Amino acid sequence: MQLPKPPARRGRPALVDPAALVACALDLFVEKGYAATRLDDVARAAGVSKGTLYLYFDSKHALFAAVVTQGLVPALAEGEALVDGYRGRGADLMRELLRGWWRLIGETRLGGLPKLMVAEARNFPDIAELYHREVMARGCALVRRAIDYGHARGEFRGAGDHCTVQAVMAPLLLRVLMNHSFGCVHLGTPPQDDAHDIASTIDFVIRALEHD
Amino acid sequence: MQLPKPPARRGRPALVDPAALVACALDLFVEKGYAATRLDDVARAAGVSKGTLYLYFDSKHALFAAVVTQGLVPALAEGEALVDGYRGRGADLMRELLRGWWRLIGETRLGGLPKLMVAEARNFPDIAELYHREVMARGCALVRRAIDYGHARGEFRGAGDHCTVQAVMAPLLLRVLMNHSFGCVHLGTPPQDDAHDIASTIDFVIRALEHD
Amino acid sequence: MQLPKPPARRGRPALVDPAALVACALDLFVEKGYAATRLDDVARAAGVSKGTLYLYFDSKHALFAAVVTQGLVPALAEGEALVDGYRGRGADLMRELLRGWWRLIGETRLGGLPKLMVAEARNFPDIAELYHREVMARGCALVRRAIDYGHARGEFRGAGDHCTVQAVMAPLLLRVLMNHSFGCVHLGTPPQDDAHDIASTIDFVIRALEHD
Amino acid sequence: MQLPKPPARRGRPALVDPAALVACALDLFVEKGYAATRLDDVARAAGVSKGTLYLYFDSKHALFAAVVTQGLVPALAEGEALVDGYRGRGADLMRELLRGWWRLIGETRLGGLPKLMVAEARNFPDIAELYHREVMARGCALVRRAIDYGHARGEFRGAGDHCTVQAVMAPLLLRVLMNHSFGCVHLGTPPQDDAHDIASTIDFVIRALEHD
DNA sequence: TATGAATGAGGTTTCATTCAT
DNA sequence: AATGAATGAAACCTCATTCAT
Repeated sequence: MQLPKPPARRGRPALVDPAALVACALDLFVEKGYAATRLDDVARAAGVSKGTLYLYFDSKHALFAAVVTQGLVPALAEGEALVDGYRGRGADLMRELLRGWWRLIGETRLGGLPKLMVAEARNFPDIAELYHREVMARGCALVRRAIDYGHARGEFRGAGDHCTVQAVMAPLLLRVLMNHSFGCVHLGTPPQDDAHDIASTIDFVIRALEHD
Repeated sequence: MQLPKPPARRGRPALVDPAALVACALDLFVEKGYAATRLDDVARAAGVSKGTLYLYFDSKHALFAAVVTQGLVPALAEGEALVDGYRGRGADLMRELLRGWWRLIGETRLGGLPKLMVAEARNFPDIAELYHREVMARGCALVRRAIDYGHARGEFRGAGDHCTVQAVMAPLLLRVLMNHSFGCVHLGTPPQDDAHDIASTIDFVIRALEHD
Repeated sequence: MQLPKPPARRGRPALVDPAALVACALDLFVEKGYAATRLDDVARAAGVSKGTLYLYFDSKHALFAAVVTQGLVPALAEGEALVDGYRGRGADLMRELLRGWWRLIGETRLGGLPKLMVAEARNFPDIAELYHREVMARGCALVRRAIDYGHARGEFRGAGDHCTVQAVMAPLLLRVLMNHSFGCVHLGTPPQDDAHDIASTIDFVIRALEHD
Repeated sequence: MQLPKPPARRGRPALVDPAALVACALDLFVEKGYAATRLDDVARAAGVSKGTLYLYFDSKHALFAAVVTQGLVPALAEGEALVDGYRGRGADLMRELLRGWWRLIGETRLGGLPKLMVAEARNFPDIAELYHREVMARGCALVRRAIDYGHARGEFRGAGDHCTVQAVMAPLLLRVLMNHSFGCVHLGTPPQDDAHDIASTIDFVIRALEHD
């Protein structure tokens, strides 16, 4: 799926960058949810008029679809490249993989997408199906390959089944979900040290994978 | 916070159970999100008229608050009672605790609340603060006590810090989030066996806690 | 037109006084206007339940009609009796008449009725017609008789035509209209001395009637 | 307070005249009162959609405020100019002033405003305060100056005190109040000849002001 | 290309009215 | 006789979408 190109440009180049529209929409959809986000807000955040959005996207729904389809695929491709060529220890591969996920997704604006999809999947089955197929399934396969790699080398105690994959990803995913929901609320707790916590969490799951 | 209970009745006795209104609202808020849920839908689902909702709740926001404040406290109390009186092995306590969580929350309609709060926390900081304080904080404290219990008996390798607590709860929480979002979408995967998966997941996290 | 009697009382006397309901309704209609007055408010002010109002009045409209038809007729009758038997000076009769109007209407809750009718006449032509016929026409006739009386005695310069009647009543009527609208708003002016102003105003119009 | 005027326009030029919206709203508010006027009615009367009203006014209350703040100030300014430059007889000044009031306010749609304010002052204290300050106080001051002018020339018997001002304005004000309330009801009386009655009424009050 | 005025369906909320007790 | 729970039509207001410029 591609970003829409402005409907035929003769002469002057387009003044508006569709990717910037999508980025603004992502931020607002993540912050408020789909229904509570007004296209007015998206337009104002992007510095364009409301009508301009309709030059690039047929409807609010289409804008939402664009938000979901953009963004995560490059990160996945990078992860797949990492696993493809890996030759070292399984624990190191897993650590690289999870760190990379956090760096490319967890701590960027893309980290809002999981929250957005959790919130809206039931309202947009078509988009949910797309996200599941293109993002979640590929991400799970990637983690499974890393587990299998470590298992094949005798480092990890079992091959990658569905539950293990979930248990490996769950702490990081939950962390990013929280960061984009409760994390923005003042909760009376000291602000969390993401960098340290992520490292600890990765250690925890790798230890759980390894032989005793 | 209490369910509104009309104190004296001299006219027609009340035919409507406010708890049923809350239950219907919970289901619809979880399914569609707050903004996309119309009070018409809640009323129809509960078999009452739209105006009747306003006899029991001042506004849609108040209904939301009631949905969040009802429900999880009893389950938490049960968990706290379990840990209070426990005398056996730490692994067994942890297994009981997580199984109980799944039985009382994960597989009931209450399991929708975490999804609802992830989706709406930023739009309703007051309710998020309440949920965090009364539900999340108490739940985390409970898990931490169970970890500390096992650690004190020499079964678990470390005491309960924040990351460990999260890593223990994350797989189950993520599972229930998925069940209430993607789980309802046809995903081209075979339907998951909750009972088996939950058992496997619990085994995984307990193994991660135990000494080698 | 009569106050409705509670639908047949066998044994126990009615506990509710319909005239009290009408009085409460009058106050609220005058204060807020017909549309902005809720029957809930009327019921609460009268210390009865909303349903009880419907035992005595068929509808909000009927309650309004009762409010308008009650009250002014006795005051008019008193004024008519005054003029009927009068034997003294015309100026004194006029002074008595206007003072009596102020005492019985202007400074009692009945003084709200003119404001209410000015506000609602166009929305309730039937009630307006009633008010016009039973109250305004009779009141004007009364003032005209007093003017004619003074004219016949050679005190007043002309007989009572429509414009003169209006000019005589207008200052007092306007005063009571203001008392029930702006008079209740804090206007940055010192509170007015009704007693003194009314006397001055009456003097002014009597002087205007008299020969030079 | 100004009519909202969009400053720059790059898209479709505005087709709607906000002053026309205010005029329609005035007519309907006067006819039915604030609460009984639906914004639907205002929109239909102005030939626009309901949503369009909200492009120009934030709320029904804001529309009401615009109705009150527009309109009477120009007429007042004209009256003030008249008194400022007057050199002739006091009776003639007063006659000009009252005739002008009737021509500019009494017999135009602006004549509805006094009725509207009488009806709604208690429901909208902020707007009532504004009307009192900007319209009533200035109008009273104007009449007082005219009385004082005649008094200084030895024509009128007294200087302008509050009661005299009220007595002068009351007949005309009451007339316009009646025209906008009962005047529209079929009252079984022959239609009144405004022009003749106004002249008679003005003569009456001027005679009352003059020395014997 | 980009704008922003205009629309109207649909949401939350209110309240006159009914009726079983 | 009196109550107050329940109703549903209708009000205010929002916002995705359209379109003339």
